[in-house]
Amino acid sequence: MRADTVVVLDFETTGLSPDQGDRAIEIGAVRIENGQITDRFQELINPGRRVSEFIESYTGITNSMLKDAPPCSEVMPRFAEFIEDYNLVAHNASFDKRFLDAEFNRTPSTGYTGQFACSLLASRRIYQTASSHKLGNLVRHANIPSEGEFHRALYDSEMTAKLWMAMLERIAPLEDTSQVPFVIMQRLSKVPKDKVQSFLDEKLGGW
DNA sequence: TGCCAGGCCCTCTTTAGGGCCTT
Repeated sequence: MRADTVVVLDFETTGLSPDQGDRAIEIGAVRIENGQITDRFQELINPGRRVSEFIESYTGITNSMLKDAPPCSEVMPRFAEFIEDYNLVAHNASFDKRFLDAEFNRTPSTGYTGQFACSLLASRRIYQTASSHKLGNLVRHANIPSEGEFHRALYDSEMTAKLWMAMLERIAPLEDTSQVPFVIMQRLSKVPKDKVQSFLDEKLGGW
């Protein structure tokens, strides 16, 4: 089996739906190679309009910070270079995928070929007793040290990456968590909760 | 005019509704 390098990413945005006109205002991402974070990406993006007071308060990203930030036409090509053709992970990946697709669609000659896996869906199988599956709560549940501020893109992507590695460690039958193929995590996210153990027994040979 | 996200997942389900998660 090969070591699975993945890019864990997180968007801060003006709202919940690119279909309703919402835009990305920050991208954060880290690369995981052989169970270690080996590279980082963080850029603000000027969304072309003011963000709401709610978003300023929620993310700490203010209109004055975004005023001189580069537009997506400058940031997305750099982000495409960062993610290359690696597979991608995000917490509630359907959200980040919609914004990634929308911002790439605005930028000609950019895109990605990797597949997405979702740490939220995986965590609902692996940490079935967690009181909630919000990122911050899962980080505490898994005893992952955290000292930064959630709701910033790079910090959330780093915490998601550490959660991802903790989940790999939880299910890996061997010490080398890179033995857990990306596709197994993708499939695990769709397995009925009461079938998780038998799925892992079959695919990985037990906990 | 009035609406306004989308997908997963559970249940008092499947001819549906509502909570969870992301900003």
